[in-house]
Order: sequence, then structure tokens, then C-alpha cells
Amino acid sequence: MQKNNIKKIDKYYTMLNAAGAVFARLGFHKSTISLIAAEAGVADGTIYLYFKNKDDILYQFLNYKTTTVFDKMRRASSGADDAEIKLRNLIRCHLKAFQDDKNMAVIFHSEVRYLRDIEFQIKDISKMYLDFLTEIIERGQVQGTIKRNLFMGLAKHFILGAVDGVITTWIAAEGKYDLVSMADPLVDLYMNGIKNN
Amino acid sequence: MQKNNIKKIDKYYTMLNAAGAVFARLGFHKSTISLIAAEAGVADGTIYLYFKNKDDILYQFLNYKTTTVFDKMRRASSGADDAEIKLRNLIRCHLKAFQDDKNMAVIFHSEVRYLRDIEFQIKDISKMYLDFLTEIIERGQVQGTIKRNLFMGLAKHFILGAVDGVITTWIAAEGKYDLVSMADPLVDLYMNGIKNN
DNA sequence: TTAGATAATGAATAAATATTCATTTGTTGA
DNA sequence: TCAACAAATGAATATTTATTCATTATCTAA
Repeated sequence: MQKNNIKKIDKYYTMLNAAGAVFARLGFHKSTISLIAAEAGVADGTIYLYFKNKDDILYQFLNYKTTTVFDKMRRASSGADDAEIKLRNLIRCHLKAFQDDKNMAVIFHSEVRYLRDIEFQIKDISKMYLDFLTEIIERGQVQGTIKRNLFMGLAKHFILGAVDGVITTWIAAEGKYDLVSMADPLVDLYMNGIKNN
Repeated sequence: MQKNNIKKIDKYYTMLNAAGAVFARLGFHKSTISLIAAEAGVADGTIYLYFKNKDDILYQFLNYKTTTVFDKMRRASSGADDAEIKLRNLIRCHLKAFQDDKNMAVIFHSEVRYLRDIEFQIKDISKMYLDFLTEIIERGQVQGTIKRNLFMGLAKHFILGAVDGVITTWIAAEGKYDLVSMADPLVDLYMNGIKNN
């Protein structure tokens, strides 16, 4: 019974990852249940023993991935006291997670709109991320290493957007270069700007 | 005949904007031809006298909008010699265009994935934008106001991503604040970074 | 070994909606 | 006014694909 249950869980994740591969390849809307089932090596009907419907597959996929990624991020950024190092750890972790799971990266960057439709709390996802950033920036301000006269909201969305932009570019280039190695130059840019002093 | 033709062109743009409104409200996939037709005040079949199919509506909408927006941007950034001022003009223009046409803003930020599917040259769109940036940054380097030791690619995608992020946030906030007023603080951040010196 | 339970199958169904086209309505120039 | 043409209509059709469910296969425990 235990063994059987493990089998079931395995099959669940097989399906989830199969779905991820198909969604990433074709986008959610052009993905069909038949294709996902084929990719997972099961019959169409089997999908419905594990998921309520097509939307639910995407929902569960994202739930699973975000939980995993945010755990990693939390651990990464809590591994230091200095704000700048915390930030570097967070960004490095972010880039690594996306580099290591390109399907997830593509889906996050593709299905943003649809996420709202299925009432997936995208807001809560980015809110959690923005909360990391708030904490880091405020800490830096207390430590005296980060400017005090910042538009907080802007500063946070700015770096999040910039990271997103860099990931989008990497996806467009079909992951042909090392994303993680962008982390430090990216944070340097954020810290120091482009102006020649 | 001339008058009639004007009428036809008017109707074409009426449909295009109706489509924009529906796409922005529901997203491309949940938008139906019937809804677009209703919004435009015509019969379903009429749509097909002006557009090849549903994809073609989105394609033409984006074509029309990007042409318009890039013309504005080109004019805005060419209105100065100094690199930093050029950049400020570009970003201000970008934010203003999106603020003034929220449907366009939403569609650009929602249907990114689908754009690839219909082989719309999204790459060419952002390439054009990135070319503006290249020119501006290189000019600043020549003028001595911008650092020479930058990862060009990163620096460009960084600011594009950051602007995108700020627009996304504005959309999520349902356009409740003035987007254009973010332009200068945004460029300040890009120029000087967040580090306290 | 096997009865009963659980899981998987995939062909059939249902629903949604993009697209067509026979018909109607409107326009123009003589 | 009206013949010839152009434009618009919207009900009917075609297609696509998510979902169901009767049937079959597999597993478990006594």
C-alpha cells in the first residue's frame, strides 16, 4: 500500500513535469490534454484521475514550483547579514533556479496573463519576492550601505523587472549562455548605476 | 468613392480598437469574434471582411501600435544631444505612450507568449528599442558621462526590464497613479544606483 | 489463488467558437 | 428611378478539444 502510494506520487510528478514540458513548448492554450498524456505516457483519461481539469494542471504546476523556489530563495538570502551580500545571494539563487528549470522559466514568463484568469495569486508570488527585497533594502539603509532617499516601490520593482528582463533575454537566446554568471554584474549595476563618476 | 473609402478605414480602426479593448479585458484567448464584433457594433461576419482570422486581428493591432509608438520614441530621443537627456526623453515617451493607451499596455504585457506563436517579430520590436539604447549608451561613453566598463547587453536589457517591471506594476495597480512621473526617478536609479556613497 | 478493490484506458460525447456563405441592405452613377 | 455593384449580416457549419464513463487491467490481502 505504501509502495503503491509512492508509485502514485511518482506518476503525479511525472504528469506535472510532462505538462510543464508541453506548456513550455507550446504555451498553455495550444497544449492539449492528449499531448500531455502522451508526454507522460498515460491515457488521456488518466490525467483526470489526478487533476480536476486543464487549468488545475497549470495551477498545481505553478504551486509546486513556486513553493520549491521560494524555499530556496529564503534559505539563500538568510545566509548573510550584510544587505548587499543578501541581495547577491537572492539574485544568484533566482537565476540559478530558473536556469536549472527552463520549463518553469518559460511558463512563468509566458502565462502571466492566464495566471490572473485562473485566480492564481500571482500577486502573492511577487509580493513574497518584493518582501525579500524590502527587508534587504531596509536593512542596507540601517547598515548605512544603501541610500535613504529612494522611492522604495520603484527601487524594488526596478530590480525585479531588471532580473526578469535578463531572464527573458536568456530564454529568447534559448538558454545558450550561463545565466547565473549574470548575477554579480547585475547587482553591480543596481548598486552603482551606469554613470561615470 | 473617396468618402466611402474613408468610411471603410474608419471602420477598420473602430474594429482594431474594439479588438484592443476586448483583448485587454479578457486576454486574447478568452476573447471571441462575437464579442469583438459586438464591441465594434458590427456583425460577426463583417470582421472577416477586414481580417483574415482571429490571429490576424492581434497581429494587425500590434503592428499598428508599434509603428505609432516607435515613431514617437524616435522623435523623442532624437530631440537632444546629451546621452542622459536622450535617455530621459526615451523613457518618458515610453511611459507616456503606455499610460495613454492602457489597452495596448495590457496586451503587450499579456500576450507575449502568443506573439511568438503568430510569428510576430517581437524580437524586431525589442531589437529596435535596444538599438535606441545602444546608441544612447555608446554616445554617453564617448561623451564621458557613462561608464566604459559595462556589459553592454546586460546594461540594455537591465533598463528595458526595469521599465517593463514598472509598467507591469502600474497595470496591476489598474493605472491608479501617474506613470510618467516615474520616468525621472527611474533614470536616476539607473544612472546612480542604490548604493550610498 | 482469487475476490474485491483500485487504477488506467481510450473511444464517445459535449461544448465552445472560429469561420463560411446565401441572403439582405446600402451605395453610386447615369 | 434604378441597375449594377459593394458591403454587411447572422444563422448554419466545421473543427477542435476538454471531459466523461463503460470497460479492462492491475494490485492487494486473506
